[in-house]
Amino acid sequence: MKVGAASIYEVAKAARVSIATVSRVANGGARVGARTEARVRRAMTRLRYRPHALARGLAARRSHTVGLLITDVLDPYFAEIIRGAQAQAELAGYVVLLGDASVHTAGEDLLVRRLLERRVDGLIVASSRTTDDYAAQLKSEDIPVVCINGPLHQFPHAVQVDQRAGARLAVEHLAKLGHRRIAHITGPVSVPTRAERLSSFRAALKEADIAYDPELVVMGVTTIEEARSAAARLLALADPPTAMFAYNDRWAIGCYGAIRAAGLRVGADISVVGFDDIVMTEWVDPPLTTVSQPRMEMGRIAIDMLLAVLRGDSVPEVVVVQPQLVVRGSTAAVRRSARRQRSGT
Amino acid sequence: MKVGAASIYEVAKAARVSIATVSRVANGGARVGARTEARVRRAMTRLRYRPHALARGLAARRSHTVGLLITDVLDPYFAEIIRGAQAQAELAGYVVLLGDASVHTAGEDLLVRRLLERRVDGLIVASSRTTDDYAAQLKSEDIPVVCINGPLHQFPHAVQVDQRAGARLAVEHLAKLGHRRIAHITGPVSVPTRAERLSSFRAALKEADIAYDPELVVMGVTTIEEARSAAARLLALADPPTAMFAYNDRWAIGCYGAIRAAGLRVGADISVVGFDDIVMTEWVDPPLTTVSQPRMEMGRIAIDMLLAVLRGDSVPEVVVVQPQLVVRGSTAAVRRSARRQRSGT
DNA sequence: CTGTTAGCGCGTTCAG
DNA sequence: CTGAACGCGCTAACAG
Repeated sequence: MKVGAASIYEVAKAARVSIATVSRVANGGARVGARTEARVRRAMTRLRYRPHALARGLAARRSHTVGLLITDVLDPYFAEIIRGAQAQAELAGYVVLLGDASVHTAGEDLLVRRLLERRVDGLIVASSRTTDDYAAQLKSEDIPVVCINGPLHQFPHAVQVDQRAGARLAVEHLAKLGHRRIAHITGPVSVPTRAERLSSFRAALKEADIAYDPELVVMGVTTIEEARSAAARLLALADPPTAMFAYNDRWAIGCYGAIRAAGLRVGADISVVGFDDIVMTEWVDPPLTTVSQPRMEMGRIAIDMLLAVLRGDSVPEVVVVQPQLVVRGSTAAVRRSARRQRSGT
Repeated sequence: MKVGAASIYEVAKAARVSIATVSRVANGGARVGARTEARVRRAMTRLRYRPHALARGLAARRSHTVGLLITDVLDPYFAEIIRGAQAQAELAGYVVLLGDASVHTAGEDLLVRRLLERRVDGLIVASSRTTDDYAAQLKSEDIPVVCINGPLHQFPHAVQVDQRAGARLAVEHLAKLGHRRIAHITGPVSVPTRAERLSSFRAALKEADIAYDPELVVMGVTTIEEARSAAARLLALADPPTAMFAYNDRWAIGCYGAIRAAGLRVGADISVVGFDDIVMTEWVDPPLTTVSQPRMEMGRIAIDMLLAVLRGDSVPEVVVVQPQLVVRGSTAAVRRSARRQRSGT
């Protein structure tokens, strides 16, 4: 019975046509007579024909596969991007191959190499770190690349969240609540996104007519634990912040611990704003106010751009998507007792 | 220059050997003269030769690809399984193709079909629901399958966490803290894991010499919100539970809201135990006490089993891994005021 | 509209 | 130890 192995030849024989005709109805491009097509289709279903993607890719010089480079599957930030990319790719008959940097102890280039061996037709770089390395490596291969939230000038195409708008959303929200001592907790600024968000933070402060105090900016955080201790340091300041704006939701949640440890309440006493809107922001207590980026949509768009490039269509260099402020329980009006000089705006 | 496209022919020509020889050194199987091998290797690196996985798969009738069926990438439960599987697969030169049921609106079989078209050498079914459908569909294809935490008898091979031990761990822990009114919140028992865990729960109660009260079991929960309202109903009981054991961490966290809404404290007033130990259990407040299953290792083991089957080795039908109780802040000794008749064991 | 044919890049006998 | 030749299943011209 040799189930699951029917080749195009067997279908052709069963339908009394040539393999070319079978190929035609399978791919739906060229015109085929209605009666013949029906015969072929019947044969295909009867034989449970399943086109051999490898053979197809080999012959067509197109694997219908795209690679998606991420930093870490365990980071919930990427899950939505993956989902969006997969969903959109599926619609076009493409498959997404995940390249997770964290599984490759053997160095970054092996990761890309594996994908390239698989002959991916294109690549999406969503990895937040090491994008520079990728950029260098990928530039020498002439393979289409779309970058998500990466360094604009390193890659020919990119989809980006509007960092500037995101920071403004956060700061404006806090300013409206009366906060004027707003801290920013971020990682090593070597990552382009961070530098951009930091400078956006400063710009937003300016727009809100709040003086920038470098003392309130903590850089170099890499883990939740570090975020926590950074927040603790901030709270121990002579003139501590009344609000904290973290680079991402995880670190924002890290701040929760420090705030509680200081005997304060998140929200009521110290406001906290995150960035990303990962799923667990709703589960923590209080639920985190955060700047939401439409990651699923970004994954979709990245695929669309990539496939357009593959098609040879003209594609914009960068697509900017807008973040959105999601107000939950971690922000509140500043307490009177904590309010300093310069009351009101 | 035609970079990134060096074929085996070009390498053969450059090394002045036949493609067969190149193939031999590339695959490392057959013996090749030391001098020739060196020449070939040199040519390979110089030409940046990258074996064409599709061609290789076509010729060898082995794609070196395995499919991993999951329910939802957004569910953090699967992230670790994915990671484990990918890491282990990588070691063997295999690639993991994700099959996410949630991206396929078009029905389950399309998901599997896609994977089969890709000619995956084997399949891992980690999807918690719809395993029955898969089982039926996959049985007719003769493709190796390993199941993770699924119905034992549906698939030839499986890796399972010891459900019995897990439930016992949770109940014993709570019993030791003095709890005797322990609720269980679970989903539709049509999912085999749930039925098993529920019966294990009952068995564990018995071992702890606690009477089983059907009133304290809520079935049919499917979302965090439903878990919350289920917990609310439990708390409104005439003789409410002092502890809750949830089918998974998400629903356990859902209970938090209901407990707070009732003016009670998680841990101090009502103990909560989850299952799985997903990443955010540490971020909630209080951090969740939970039964941890080694999902990354399970992913690894599943791959190992699958590859062993492919190799033709004999493989155990089922590998059972042990869960582990992780005590965090959501459990505490039962309050005196809440303690009922039958004090102590 | 349909069939023929030549590869796609590589694994694998089978000779030598 | 090495090379020649065939075929994996399919797409893409090119004829008809």
